Amino acid sequence: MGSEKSLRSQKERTFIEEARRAQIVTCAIEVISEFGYRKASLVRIAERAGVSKGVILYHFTGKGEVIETALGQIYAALGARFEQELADHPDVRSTLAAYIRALVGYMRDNPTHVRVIAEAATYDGGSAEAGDSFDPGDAGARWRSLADLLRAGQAAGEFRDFDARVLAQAIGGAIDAVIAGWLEEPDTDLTEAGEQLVTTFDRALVAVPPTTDSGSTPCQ
Amino acid sequence: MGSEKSLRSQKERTFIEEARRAQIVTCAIEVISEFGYRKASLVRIAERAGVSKGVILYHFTGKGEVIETALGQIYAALGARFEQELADHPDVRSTLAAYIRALVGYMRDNPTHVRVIAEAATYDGGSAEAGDSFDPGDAGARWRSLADLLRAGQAAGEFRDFDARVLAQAIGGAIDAVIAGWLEEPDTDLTEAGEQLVTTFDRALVAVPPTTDSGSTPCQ
Amino acid sequence: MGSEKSLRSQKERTFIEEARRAQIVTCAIEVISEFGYRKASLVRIAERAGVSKGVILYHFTGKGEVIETALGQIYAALGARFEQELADHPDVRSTLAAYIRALVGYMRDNPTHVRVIAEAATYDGGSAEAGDSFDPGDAGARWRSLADLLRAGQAAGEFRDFDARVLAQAIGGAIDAVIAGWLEEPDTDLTEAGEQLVTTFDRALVAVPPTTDSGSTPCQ
Amino acid sequence: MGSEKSLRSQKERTFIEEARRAQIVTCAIEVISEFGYRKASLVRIAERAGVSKGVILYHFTGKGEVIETALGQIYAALGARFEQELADHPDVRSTLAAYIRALVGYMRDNPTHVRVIAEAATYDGGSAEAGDSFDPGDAGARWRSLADLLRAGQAAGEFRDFDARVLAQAIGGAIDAVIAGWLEEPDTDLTEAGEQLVTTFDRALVAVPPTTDSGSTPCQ
DNA sequence: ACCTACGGGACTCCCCGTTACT
DNA sequence: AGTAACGGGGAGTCCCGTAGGT
Repeated sequence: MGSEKSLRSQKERTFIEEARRAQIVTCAIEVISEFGYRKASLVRIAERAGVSKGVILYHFTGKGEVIETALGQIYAALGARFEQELADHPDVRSTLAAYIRALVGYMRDNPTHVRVIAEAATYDGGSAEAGDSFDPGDAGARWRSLADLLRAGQAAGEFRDFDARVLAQAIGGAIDAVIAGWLEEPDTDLTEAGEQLVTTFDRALVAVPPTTDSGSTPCQ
Repeated sequence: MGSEKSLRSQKERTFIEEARRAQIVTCAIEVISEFGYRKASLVRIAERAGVSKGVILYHFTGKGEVIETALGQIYAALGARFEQELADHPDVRSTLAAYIRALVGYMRDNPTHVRVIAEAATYDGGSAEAGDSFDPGDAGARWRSLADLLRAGQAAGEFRDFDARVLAQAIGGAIDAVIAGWLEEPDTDLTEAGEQLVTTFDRALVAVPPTTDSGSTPCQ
Repeated sequence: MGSEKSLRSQKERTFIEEARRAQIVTCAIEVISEFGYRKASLVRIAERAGVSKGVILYHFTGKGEVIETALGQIYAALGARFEQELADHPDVRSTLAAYIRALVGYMRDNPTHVRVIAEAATYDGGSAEAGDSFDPGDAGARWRSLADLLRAGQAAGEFRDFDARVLAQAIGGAIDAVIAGWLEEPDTDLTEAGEQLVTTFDRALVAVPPTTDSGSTPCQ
Repeated sequence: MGSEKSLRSQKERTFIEEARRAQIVTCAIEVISEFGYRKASLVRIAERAGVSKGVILYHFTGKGEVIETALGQIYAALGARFEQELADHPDVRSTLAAYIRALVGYMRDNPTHVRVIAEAATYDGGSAEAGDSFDPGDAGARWRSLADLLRAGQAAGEFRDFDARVLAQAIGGAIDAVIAGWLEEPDTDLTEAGEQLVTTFDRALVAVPPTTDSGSTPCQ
């Protein structure tokens, strides 16, 4: 009864609506980046956007959708960057290097996204029955594609034998930690730190220890 | 009047007071572990302890001190374990392996502490003017001792040249991520995953690529 | 400029405007009937009408006018039915029976109007300063015509002596309650229940107890 | 998990808590009586009670419990009055008269309770999933005891044949309407109006039409 | 004539920290 | 030492009415 109208979601959004949604999501990311999820209230986001609190709830069904949209946008942008930078690599080894460089580079270019991603895992939403909660997405999915890449490297004989799932988690966590460290001391050279990671995991994963040309970082 | 109390001196706590503090802190850790920081309210912690909420605020100045104390206790226990397990190793290489094993082992033995540590980084407290906020401690301090260890290994010629700070962050982050993954899928073998990390970082850091006895995991 | 509009004159409404008003009022009645006054928001009414919320506020000054108009329409329809069914009765006694039958019949034929009327008495509007409030009309007016009828019966010697105002309220309340009971259990026979009311109040009001043909329900 | 503590409800309330609950409930009744359910917000009730809004939510789980408790208290008081005044009547006929007199008398003595009862039926609560809702109780239960009384009268041969359920609704509705009319014009004599109802329904229900001594109101 | 977009207000609920009492 | 009671503030949600643009 009356539910035939509630299906109007995802249908052709107005131009200005899309703009407002983008603006609100951007402001939400900024606020979360500055204050963290805990203090990222609707009023603060609205203040940042220079609009009323009601505007947010006009364009979104609730706080949950705002955050979900923000996360989705970030992941989409990140995925696009991956798709762009991970193509056309001769071997898995250099693809892994590109993966690390892409992730580090994205965070360097979008520092406000870092904290949002970092806290997304721990954020629990307000309560299950209230509307604050949001679905943080399948956290495991984040490293799944990386694990697939690692397994491909193993199949190709480039990588030694290891548990791809564990190594994917480890590589991801290592990158995250380095980025987090950079956030706390922004004067450090994140790009150089990324190269350290590239070298580290190249050494850690390649099948045969490089004999003659040892230590050669995989060129891009 | 009573100015000796206003100094908030840590000395001279009653025996029973110390017991209460320990009990409350333990319950706080449990509650945070189960519900996360967001839903870890004072009433919930008090309920878990079987006491009234006022008891907590009698023994602690506020919620912040409870969490700070909890974190301090966890880090103290972790440090004690390190001190115990990192002693008497012939070389830095095996000390690093012991470090990883100790950290993984601690989390395996104290799974309730994991989430507390994980969320401690992101937690921002409730509000600046209220007393909910707490100092999450110098997050950098966590990896400083590890960085020192790595530098010692470099000085001894065991490890290759790299940025010890970055690698310390990376190793720490990798361990955290693997532990977090284990929390989400508790059926996986955390100990085996720890060994994967040991092998990985041993390969990644040792100065000369192992020639004859390659791949030998450093014995404990 | 445009002062002839500011008089809010009821005259000269466009044809299409009148159609829109009727449609909106009908939808408002439906929504109130389904969800009650509390949840009968403008958006819900607009959704039901398949239009935007702004349309309602374009044709009406506010929510209050919508509900007032709805009530007015219902009372008008009810009055028309009375006028039709109460005419040409030989005595007041049968007119009262017709009154009860008309009221019961109207509600049976327009069940959506029932709840609107029922809640209209209690509904207080949203807030005094906002425009949600509406004048539920002179509630006393509802039974005034019935009281007049009763007094006419007394003057004609058909009815015994009683307080016509009180009895009018009682009869009206009794009918309302029976209808409300039917709403909760729609399987019951409302027409039969109406006959029960006719018999009851005929017995209760007639001047002399019918001697020969006692108990005869007044024929229509 | 942790639910073993939540069973602490209904357990030995403090004296002062019981007093506060009573005070809050009384104020809630007053506010509802004055402003209606719609405008009976927690802040208004708290203001009336001279306390903070948090106090209400300390003693009650939510607005729903406040209103439920208020209704329960009113019905309990009403039931007590019935129990007191309906005892020791020789026949059902006089018991019915006492019923009407008791209900009318209660409302005369507790005019603030009238609107609360009246609106309780229509009040829908805020929403089913939000916490505003409350259980208005079995509305049908209100007239069930009266229907039983009527049936007893039929079984005893005192009352004529009719549908007891319908008549119970009618009598209840008639009383309500008369009381509501009195609320709008408080100068009228409610007690006298009650007597009119007594006479009316006595005439309407008694089995044999009074022949010689017609019109004799059933003595108390 | 119609609609999108928006502002502001109200309401319920939750939580922290203080106070008075025991 | 401990608790009950209370105050204040904040968050998320909903809704009404208006302004500006078709």
